[in-house]
Amino acid sequence: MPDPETPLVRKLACYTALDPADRSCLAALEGSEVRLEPGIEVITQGMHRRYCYVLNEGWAACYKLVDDGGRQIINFSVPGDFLGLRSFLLRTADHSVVTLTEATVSQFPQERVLDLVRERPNLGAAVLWALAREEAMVVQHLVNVGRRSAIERLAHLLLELQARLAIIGRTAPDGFHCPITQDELGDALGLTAIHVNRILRQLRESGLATFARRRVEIHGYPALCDLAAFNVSYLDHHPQGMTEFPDERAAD
Amino acid sequence: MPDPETPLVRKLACYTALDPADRSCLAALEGSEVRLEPGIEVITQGMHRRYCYVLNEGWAACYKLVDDGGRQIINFSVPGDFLGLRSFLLRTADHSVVTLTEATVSQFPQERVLDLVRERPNLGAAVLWALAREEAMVVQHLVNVGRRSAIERLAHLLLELQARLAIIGRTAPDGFHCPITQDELGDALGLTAIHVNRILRQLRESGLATFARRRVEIHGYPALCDLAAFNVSYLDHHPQGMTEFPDERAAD
DNA sequence: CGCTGGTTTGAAGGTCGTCAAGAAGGGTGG
DNA sequence: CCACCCTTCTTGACGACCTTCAAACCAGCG
Repeated sequence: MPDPETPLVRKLACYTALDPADRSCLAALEGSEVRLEPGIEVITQGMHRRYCYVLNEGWAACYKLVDDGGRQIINFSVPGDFLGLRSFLLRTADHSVVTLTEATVSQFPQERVLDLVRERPNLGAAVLWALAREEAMVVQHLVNVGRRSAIERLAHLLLELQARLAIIGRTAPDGFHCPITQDELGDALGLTAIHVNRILRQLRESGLATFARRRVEIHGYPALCDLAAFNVSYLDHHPQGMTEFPDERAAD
Repeated sequence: MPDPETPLVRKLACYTALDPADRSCLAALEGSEVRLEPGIEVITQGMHRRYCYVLNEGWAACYKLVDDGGRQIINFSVPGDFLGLRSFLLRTADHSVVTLTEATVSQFPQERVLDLVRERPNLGAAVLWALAREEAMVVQHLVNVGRRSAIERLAHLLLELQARLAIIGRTAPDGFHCPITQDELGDALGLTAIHVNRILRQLRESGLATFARRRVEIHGYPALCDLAAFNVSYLDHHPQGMTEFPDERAAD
């Protein structure tokens, strides 16, 4: 087939092969797209809700506000990511989600997730895998914020975004588009924007990576991985790499 | 009925009413208990695995090691908690789990989770709810570590443990048993044990709470909640509070 | 009674936050 | 095309929170 694959399909294909019925089932989920401006709150902390979303295009941020006016960004969402899936079984959303750029999203009733597990076990498992992977990212962020220096956190985030964008085909050999402000970076890394700026300069001056004009460029990939102690395995890409599942994609 | 309820049953009852068939189904999961010494690694980061566990008795910690020898504790596990559920769909465990005390656990194949969703939707949803709730805790920990001061983090953790133990009936009016060392507290809060000690003294001297001899005592509950900006809603207890589910526990 | 792991305390230093102010970039309207 | 605005970025000085290092102290346990 050519490449009418959506980012979501490309991502889930990292977990398991999707048959045509699975694909049309996903196409139904992603069916009715809505276009959103930047800064639109898709999900609001504390509200009850009935829908989950797929982010088809654009960037979003999942965050929690803290009483003193600050916020902690839990994760950035890129095309192919679900919005609101993480807590679809809680009665009220424990977080908010806001678009960072113009974006298109598809809405679906959250019960569909459990239906999927019942009716199309393979696809349902793939969706829950996406959920588990997202949670693994949150855990990794907690480790970074709790136990690593500012430069390590920042380098790690850039490498994570690189890896996530790569599987949906949104990276170039020399870097990728990244419409995140330093303020947002700070809120994600548990730092102030000012300190993020200082650390970005350090990265630039050490020749490892640059982040300017909404574009990240990674110059010394191995050295950056080393600095960040980055190990992709938590993202659970590449099923073919697992010796435990030798035949998983044999029919590819 | 009297009180042969396991901690897991008590916890899940916070989400939905469980019928006798659900209960016997859970009893089957919790069937074959194993007794473990403190310091036993139940799950090891990076390993492939086929089983999840229920912690029936005792305490455990879920953590990730960092290269420099330190570790970040993701969450503490108390009776009624699942171990390894969080990443059961990932090919390798993204974290380790270790017992902090003598403990009893039950083992079950991780596929059982998806079976449950298919065969007993109500119970399956309850298990996934427990998963979502656990993830909400991780998110909250990230917020605390990223955006709150040491004393706020510590107070928040004590209040979270209090709330979690309360629903399984493991609290006394004046406090609760808590076999966590200051070292472990530090690893959970992104602090050093030394600083944890200083903050514990602050809490003690302000008359809000004490933590000594493996026992937490909360003296000024409202003031402590205020200090920690603690809001239980992320734990999603008390279904009866939701207007959206008015009849959920009517038959109680 | 001495060992071991955990706790407590002090002093000094580093990372990062706060405050303040200026420069650059992107969009809008004249 | 330029002036203007607003957001974002950039840089410096100073201080606070937390870490590191070092050393007692305590409690449980053999």
